[in-house]
Amino acid sequence: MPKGYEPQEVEKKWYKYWEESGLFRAQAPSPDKPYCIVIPPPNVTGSLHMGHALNNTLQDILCRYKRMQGYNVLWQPGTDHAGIATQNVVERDLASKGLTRHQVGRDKFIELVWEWKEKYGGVILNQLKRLGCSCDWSRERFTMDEGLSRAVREVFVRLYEEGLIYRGDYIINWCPRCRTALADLEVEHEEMDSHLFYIRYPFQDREGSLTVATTRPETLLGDTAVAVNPEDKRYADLEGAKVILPILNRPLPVIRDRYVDKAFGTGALKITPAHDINDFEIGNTHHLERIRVIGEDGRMNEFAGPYNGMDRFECRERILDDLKKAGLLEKIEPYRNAVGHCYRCKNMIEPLLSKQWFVKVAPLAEKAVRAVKEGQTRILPRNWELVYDEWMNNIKDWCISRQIWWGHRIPAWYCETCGEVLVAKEDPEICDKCGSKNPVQENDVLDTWFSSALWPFSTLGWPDATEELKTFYPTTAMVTGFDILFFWVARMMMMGIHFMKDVPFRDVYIHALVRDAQGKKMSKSKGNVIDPLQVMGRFGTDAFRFTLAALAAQGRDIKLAEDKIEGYRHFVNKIWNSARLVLMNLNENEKPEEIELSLADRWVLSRLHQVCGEVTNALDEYRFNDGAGICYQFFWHEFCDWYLEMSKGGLYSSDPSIRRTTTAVLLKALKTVLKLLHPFMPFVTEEIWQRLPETEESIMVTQFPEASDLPCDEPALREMNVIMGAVTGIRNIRGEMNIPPAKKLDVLIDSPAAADRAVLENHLAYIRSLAGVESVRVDSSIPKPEASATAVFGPNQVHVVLKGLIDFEEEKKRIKKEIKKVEKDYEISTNKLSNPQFMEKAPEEIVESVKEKMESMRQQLEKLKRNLIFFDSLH
RNA sequence: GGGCGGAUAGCUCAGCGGGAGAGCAUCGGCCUUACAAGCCGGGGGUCGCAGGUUCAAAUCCUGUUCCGCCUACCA
Repeated sequence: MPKGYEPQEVEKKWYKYWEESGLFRAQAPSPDKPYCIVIPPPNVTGSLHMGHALNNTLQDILCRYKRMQGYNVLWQPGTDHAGIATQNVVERDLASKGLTRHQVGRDKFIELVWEWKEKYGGVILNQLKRLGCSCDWSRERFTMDEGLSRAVREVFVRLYEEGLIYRGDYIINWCPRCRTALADLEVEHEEMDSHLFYIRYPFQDREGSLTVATTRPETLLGDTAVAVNPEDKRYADLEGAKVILPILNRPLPVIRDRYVDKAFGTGALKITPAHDINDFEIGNTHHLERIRVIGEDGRMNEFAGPYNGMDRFECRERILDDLKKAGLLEKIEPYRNAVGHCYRCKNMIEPLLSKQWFVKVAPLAEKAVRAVKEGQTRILPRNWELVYDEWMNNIKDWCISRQIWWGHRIPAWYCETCGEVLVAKEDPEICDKCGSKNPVQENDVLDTWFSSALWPFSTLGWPDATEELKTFYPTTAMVTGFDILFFWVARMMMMGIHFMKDVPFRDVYIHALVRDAQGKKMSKSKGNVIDPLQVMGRFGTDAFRFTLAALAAQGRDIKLAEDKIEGYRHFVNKIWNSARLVLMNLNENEKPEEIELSLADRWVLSRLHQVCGEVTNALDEYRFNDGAGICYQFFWHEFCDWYLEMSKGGLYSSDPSIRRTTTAVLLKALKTVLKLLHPFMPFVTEEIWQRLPETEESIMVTQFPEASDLPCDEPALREMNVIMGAVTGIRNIRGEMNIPPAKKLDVLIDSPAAADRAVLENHLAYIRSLAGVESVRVDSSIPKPEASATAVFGPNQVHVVLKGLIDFEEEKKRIKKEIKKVEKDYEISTNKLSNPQFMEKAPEEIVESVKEKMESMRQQLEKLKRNLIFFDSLH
């Protein structure tokens, strides 16, 4: 067995073995309890980043844990077709050959995207395998698969028939770069320094002008009114008045609408119904004309008069110039406002009047809110339920049509003869209404999130009534980041409830974001990304996974730095070496006969009993950091530091039956702790497992340890406490007196209670080996030797004989320090007990525990002080 | 504008009503035959600030400051 753990080969070997042995496969139907997680499908264009790594590590921990508990686990994998992103990639590819998608044509372009997908679409899935993900790859799905496309059509048609999908003219968010409409969610608002321009609109039939304030002067070309608040006394005489639109010299009515804020700007608002959502609504109530002056390419159009063909930003500058020349620009104020940008390409969004398809979400959202309120789905940590509620209750209709080619083409046809709109699951040959043979399909495709919203049931075979649906829906848990709570989780809730009549998952676990060491978001442009693949290459996958789990505290982002991963690599290596110790001492094949367990054996099994319970609780509650922390603490500082060290006596014993007993318990304990660690660290645990005797199967399919399988030996825990107290006390003295470990010590243990004395006397070997002691005597009331240092543990004290080694002043200092420490605590307890209100109001057990604590501190202080007096009397 | 989260040891963070914790870093002693990627020991904090509730507050409440995030149609 190599001295250090070498992850690379091991990882490849076992992953291949697990996959080929079908250990990731789920059964449908199955008599076992189901456990199902559908993966948040990564984009086909994606490659593994830290967010994926964390997200999938957590899912894999849950799946491996549940699988070991005997559940029929389905971790459903797949990828998302990622409409705009994928189209962009292939378009860039074309551009490098000097081509545009329009030149190759729609059908050919889609063919090219498919080719690209076949070639590169599996990259991220292979990277997930590298992470150790135990997905059932035989069930891999893609949102553009035949089956999932059928689900999309079914949903679209049914929602349309139910009146929940409609088509209409509204203000939508238009990205002039991507040349498509976007949903409100896909717009990122960013605070920017801009200006508030005060522009004079001269009155038509009187002197003077009305000044309006705007941040977007170029839209004035599309103004069809100016609005004031009906209660604004300044403008009370403007009833029926008209103003002249600058530059285009169009007369505009002055209208009154309560929407206008009297206090903002001049209290007069220019109304551009075709380019602003509020103006659009005001325009509706006042039946105003809608004039679109900016085209889909972001340039001014023919309604923009002299600015026709000009870019929207250039147009702004020119209009300001022209207004200034005409004396119509009153003033400019600096102003900060939030401006929408495309989440894909970061270009400025143009609110535009356009005919699009929408989902009427309010009725769907209502049920989705209720499902969470009633606890059919829990969102964890709970505070995200508030966020979810807030968003769902203020939800607006969802614009689902996109003017791109890659995606699910909307199943709507327009009859070229009579104009009828046909929405159908099967492509219609003839028009239902007029019978003509030329229905033409809608060009637009659906928002990618439309198909993602169906993912929890479409991947399981819906709309067919499959065994998978019966077995695994509703799924158990959804693990995801909060950044797609609205985009995805909320929409899955709505669709799941509507079409499956039940929520898509019982738990939604929202995890943190992975940031860099300074807490900044990782991004390519900042150059602060840590590449998970590189990390895995350098430190091993297990160290990486364990780091993520250990840092994944609920409600706080993860600040990741390489030195942390390095730290956990040391842990992996520690595990490796503990296994080496055990394996190097396994030269006897015989089974142990009648086993008499040592204290160390009894203790470690009892501690394992407790630890199993704690880890189980932690994982059941998605407290990954606690689970990892408990394993780390126990394995390193109890299993290795104490148990392995104590076992050495038995391992090197000349009595073969003691050796056999020791190795048997060592093996049992090691196997148990490996199983506990396996969900976190699948590779190293499997590698060690397979090297241990009597492990034919993979550790993956063994039973996760249960507390009830292990003894809880309270006396062992208590007795061990006494031994640890003695050893720690002696080590303390050694450390503080700077006595080298090679120097063997003589100690006298003064132990008043017979029970403790018996424990100590029966386990002198432990004290000898762990504390480096030569001779040791245990008795009641042993007088303190002249040259000695003393440590107090519980009611006992240990005198370390230090002939010629002791520095009396040093020892006095040490004792004084100790006295001070205890006295501080003692005082706090005294104060409590002398407080009548505490005695009266505090619960009985608290009062008791304070009394007990005080009594033990009193004994401790007494001894410490006696020791101090002893040294003083020497002079 | 509304909402959420954070502020605890030099750093990164647990703890969230009854004795201030971990990892890393630091200091001292050790190549003790699984591991120097290690072992043993030490030092280090009026738990952001100000009030309040309570017998008892890092923990609950109110206010406040500074960070971070989400959300929103005041042009």
